Amino acid sequence: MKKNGVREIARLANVSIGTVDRALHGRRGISDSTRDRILAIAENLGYKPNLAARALSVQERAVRIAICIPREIHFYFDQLRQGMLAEARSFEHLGIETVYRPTPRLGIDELATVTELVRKGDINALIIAPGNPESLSSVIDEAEKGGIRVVCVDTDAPQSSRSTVVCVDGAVSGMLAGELLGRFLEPGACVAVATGMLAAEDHRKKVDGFCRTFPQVCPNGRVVEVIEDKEDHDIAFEKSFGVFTRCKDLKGIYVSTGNCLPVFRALNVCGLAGKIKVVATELFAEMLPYFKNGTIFASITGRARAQGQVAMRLAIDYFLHGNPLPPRHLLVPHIAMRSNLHLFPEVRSSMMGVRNW
Amino acid sequence: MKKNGVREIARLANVSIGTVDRALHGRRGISDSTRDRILAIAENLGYKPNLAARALSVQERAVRIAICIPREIHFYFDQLRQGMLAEARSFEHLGIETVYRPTPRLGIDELATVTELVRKGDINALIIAPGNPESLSSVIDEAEKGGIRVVCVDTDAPQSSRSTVVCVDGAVSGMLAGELLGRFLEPGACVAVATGMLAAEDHRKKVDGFCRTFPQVCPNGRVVEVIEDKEDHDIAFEKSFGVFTRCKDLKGIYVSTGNCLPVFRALNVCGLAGKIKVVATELFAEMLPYFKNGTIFASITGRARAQGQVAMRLAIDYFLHGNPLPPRHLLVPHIAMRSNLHLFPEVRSSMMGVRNW
DNA sequence: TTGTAAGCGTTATCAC
DNA sequence: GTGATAACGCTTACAA
Repeated sequence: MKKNGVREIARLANVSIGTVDRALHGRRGISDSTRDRILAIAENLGYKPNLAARALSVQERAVRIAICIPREIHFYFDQLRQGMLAEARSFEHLGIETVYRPTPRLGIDELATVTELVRKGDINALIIAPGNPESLSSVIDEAEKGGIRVVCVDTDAPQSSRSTVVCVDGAVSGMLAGELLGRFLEPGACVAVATGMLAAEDHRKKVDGFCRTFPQVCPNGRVVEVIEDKEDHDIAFEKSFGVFTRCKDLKGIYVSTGNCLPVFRALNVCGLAGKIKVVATELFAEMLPYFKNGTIFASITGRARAQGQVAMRLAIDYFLHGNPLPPRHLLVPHIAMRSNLHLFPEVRSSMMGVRNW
Repeated sequence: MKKNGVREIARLANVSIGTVDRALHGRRGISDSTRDRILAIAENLGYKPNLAARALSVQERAVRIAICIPREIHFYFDQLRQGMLAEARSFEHLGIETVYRPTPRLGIDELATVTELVRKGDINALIIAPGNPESLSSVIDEAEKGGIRVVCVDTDAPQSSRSTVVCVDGAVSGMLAGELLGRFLEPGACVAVATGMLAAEDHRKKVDGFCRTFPQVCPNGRVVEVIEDKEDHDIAFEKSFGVFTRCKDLKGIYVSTGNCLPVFRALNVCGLAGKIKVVATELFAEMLPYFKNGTIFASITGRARAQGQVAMRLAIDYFLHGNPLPPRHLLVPHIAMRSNLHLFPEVRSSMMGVRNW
């Protein structure tokens, strides 16, 4: 392999490498004629700069990307973190560094943690899953003003000036659930929705999307109850148990909260497993039995790992290649059903060796 | 930012950088004591080698990855290529080079093209969408024996010794279609399947997956016809028209071929649009009207772009980080329905400005 | 306008 | 065993 670098170009053009550099980078202080001549030679030679040498020479400062998401054992954020760190690792050769500053739980201590990260001023980007978007707005604005690109993940902070957000649109999840359940059920069917807390934007959007879509798909279909469990196991069980006993003609339910197990238990207790068709959200090992026994027909997942990966990648491509950050990046939610369950890493390990899938 | 490289370590250890190098790389010709001392200092200093400098020094040859897929305007391979090239571009800093050697059409000239690429011997990896897997087996084996990692994409070449394959399992697509249609229809429903050519493994797997799953999900459900259109528009129309007129109690159809439009036209002609429930495969702009008018209930897509991206990434991570190649990487197929249609790049541009989605 | 030379941090090749 | 010193290909002062 012959070497063709600035030196070779210089030799062929009978100039010095300094002149070649000026020509190649369109710097001033060079006559048009020599520049054109040099560029022609470079082109002709198929010159491609050695980027390792360039990196070494210009000594570009490492890009530091901070991650601030809940530490919660909750599998969701674990996946999110894994996606980010795995992606970052592939680019550490190029000077991508991560700073992992988890909060103890969603929303807890996040303002303090973020503020500290931003004020310290040694990071280039901040990826955050905001638990309380409103309370973070001002510090996010401060960060952006200070040149720190803020990437929201999972949840948006729409009032802030964050650079971008990577998420699954809750409305789409809800609409998909509505469309599926609407197709699964006969016209005129009554359904219910179980949610966490309607105060949370994502939960509200899911419920809204569902309630809007279901009647469109299922003629005369009606959403007769919205159960709000406040993320509490007991409330979830009691309220759903109440609905199942009260509402005798209930045909389906959209369980739009991760706190779904109590609802399924209530179904089992009422002997309605498989009778009332369930579309759920997210996916974790404990849900497997309910897929198996036919309680859950489908579940719409938020693709935490993919979200983390994309968020990190957007930040990296922004700094490394100057790719602009899109206002938002919406992922296509995945629909988990019995047929494709084995493809989801969230549950694959739990399915090992289990027959009859 | 303080500089801590081999030089700094050498200074602190009162040795030369040569000795530091010997210690760091476990080379021979150094006493245990000094090595340990140096390693301790390095550790303490949090020494991280500058990989740009290393690359420059060892002058590692660029990794060349060849891409051999059909050039076909067919949107699918376009997406596949885009995914690969976009991914490769992000790593060109690290010496990833691509060689794009398209074939005129699926299967056409591919043996010659691949053979030439392999014999030329200047590539490290080959990503290929095999049209005739069997005929390629020997040249793939030759490539692998010669140290070229072969990555199949979209379709496997199972008899060969290819390193890995990235694809959507046709069986899963078919099973998902069966599960969906089985849930959409009432017990005892009769359905049909339209496919391209059963000789193609992917098509066969889709049909098999569907036929196996549908009756499991839909009690007493039956697959009454399998239409094989040989990828021909007219055959597709005539055969499906025949089935629709002949089989009066047909309730659903799984159109498992990209050549789906003739089938939809036949449905329209028979006035059965929306009456016979359709699950399709893949997604392109011309299918939009059939989603809109309620002909297509869902379509299961092969995620060409994601496949290309993952295939390229696996190859890159193999060379750059020594990550082992998994025997295969199965992607979760996407299910396109009205609610999430706007998230698919394949059709988004065609939906611009169109109301009522 | 052009040329020269000194780095960037690592690896490799000598000589001691 | 160890220590100098020369690449690697590019950028960038500074000199001409």
